[in-house]
Amino acid sequence: MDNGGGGGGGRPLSDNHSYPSAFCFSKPFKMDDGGGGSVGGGGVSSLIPNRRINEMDFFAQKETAKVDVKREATAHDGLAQGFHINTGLNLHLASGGSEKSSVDGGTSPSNKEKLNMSDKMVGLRAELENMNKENKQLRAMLSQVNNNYSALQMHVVTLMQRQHNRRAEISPANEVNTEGKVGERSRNETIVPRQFMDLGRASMAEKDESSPSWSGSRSPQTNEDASMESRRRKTGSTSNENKDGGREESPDQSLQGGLPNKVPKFNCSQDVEQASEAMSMMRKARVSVRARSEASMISDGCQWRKYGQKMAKGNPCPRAYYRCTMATACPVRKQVQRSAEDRTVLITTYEGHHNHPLPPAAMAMASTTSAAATMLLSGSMPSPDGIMNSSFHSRTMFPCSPGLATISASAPFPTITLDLTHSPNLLQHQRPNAQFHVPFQNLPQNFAPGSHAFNPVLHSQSKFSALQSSPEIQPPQVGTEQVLKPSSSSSSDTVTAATAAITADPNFTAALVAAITSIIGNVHPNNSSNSSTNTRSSNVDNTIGKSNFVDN
DNA sequence: CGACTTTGACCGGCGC
DNA sequence: GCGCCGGTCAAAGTCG
Repeated sequence: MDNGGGGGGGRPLSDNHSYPSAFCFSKPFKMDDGGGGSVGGGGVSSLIPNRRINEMDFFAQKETAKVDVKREATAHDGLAQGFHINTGLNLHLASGGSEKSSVDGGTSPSNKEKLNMSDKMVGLRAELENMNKENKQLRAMLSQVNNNYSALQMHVVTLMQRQHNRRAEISPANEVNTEGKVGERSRNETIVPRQFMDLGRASMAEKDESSPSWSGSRSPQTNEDASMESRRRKTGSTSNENKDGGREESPDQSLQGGLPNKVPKFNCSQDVEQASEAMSMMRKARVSVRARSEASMISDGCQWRKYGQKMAKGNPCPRAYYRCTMATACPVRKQVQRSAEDRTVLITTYEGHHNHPLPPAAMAMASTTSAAATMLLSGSMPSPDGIMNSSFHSRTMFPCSPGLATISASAPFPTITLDLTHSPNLLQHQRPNAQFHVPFQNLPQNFAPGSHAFNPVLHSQSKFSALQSSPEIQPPQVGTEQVLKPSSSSSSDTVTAATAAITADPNFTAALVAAITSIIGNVHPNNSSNSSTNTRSSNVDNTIGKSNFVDN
């Protein structure tokens, strides 16, 4: 196949839009290892509240310092002495000298006033100095917290990997897996932590990606990939598809020409295979957005090209297939289909990660989908009791949104669904600062639960067994599902904590809310054609969509 | 004329 | 093995 050839072109842009690695893991680390650092070793997410506390402390110090200044200044005849006590810096010397000279030379009756003035100045300087100190301290603390965070992240990842390896050694055959994908799953587990560790790279690799997964021998899970590859091989497509396949080439090259540079940590072929599996899974992760819209497609800031349309079984509305055209090799695709039950609901399913810079409008959605996908896949982490392994026909609820946020499972691809149809207010609110109104009601600390404007229901066809479940959730679209119960073992607690951390991570929620906001703005009929990047396609799609909507 | 959509055909996976 | 189904391709058509 010619894929091996050139097109592969580097993907220099890669996932610039990917969320920072710090994006996950914040909370559990803080909770578990809070000790580190004066700020409590919290993750990034915990910085703000902690910092506030510290700021208050500092201000308290500052206040006392100010009082001292005044007291000193008024208590002593000589001004200079007051200076010494409070600032302890050279700054006061120059100004103090001038003041002193003026005072000394001044024989005016308003001597007292001048004294007071100088006292005030002294106080202000002292305050300024304290603020500077405070600033430095805060910076130091911030860097320390960051360091602690990174260290903890690494530590947890290492532990996870170790734990999994141990389990794999002890009872590889005991792993519960109704899908008969034991090996595959375990491989995934091994990899997932890396995604936690470096989402940016993970997602980039995914693009690049899906890399090794496209190579020769793979687990059954990569069947789709194989089929796609074979299809492309057959068609011998050269342009887009090939570049699209470009992401496939690099992997092949990587494998054939030695270990890929991007996976230096994997020393043996098995590791490479594991990586490929993880990447494959990552690529397959889908994020579905349900929103009410009369338009045929929500404007998410990206440019899409329709490459197919099919009548899906069980739904009178056709399903349209779109490919991102903002970059030639962008692997991102999406499916748009109206809900069979409620045709005002538009279901948009995203797959893959953009490999190019995105406009802000698109960034929100891309970040959200990528984050959701990452979070989704992160749920496939190892669990000692094996509950997580049975995954694919399970559905659980997001702990962050009781009664609304759910995770469901079924289907060949892990899919997370953001259901915006349950929050009618969404369509009416377009608040730029929405990220401060956290959609989830149950988020422990970092969120203000006051706003109920956003209640995205997260369905997930995934391995999120560690999350809490709830029977009150409406059944997902696909298949029949059962509610999973959270695993109770200590190790799974770790997993649960990690997963909860992700869902509770303000970065994720912020991205989510940003995307939702974006969606809202675009979903609204009046805004359906607002996207500058979606010029022609949206118009056409609107027409098509309306006709579809009417016809169907 | 280029970009994009439409649409029938094709392919592989999967269940029976 | 066969047929269904989801997903993709690519030639033809459409539009600005």
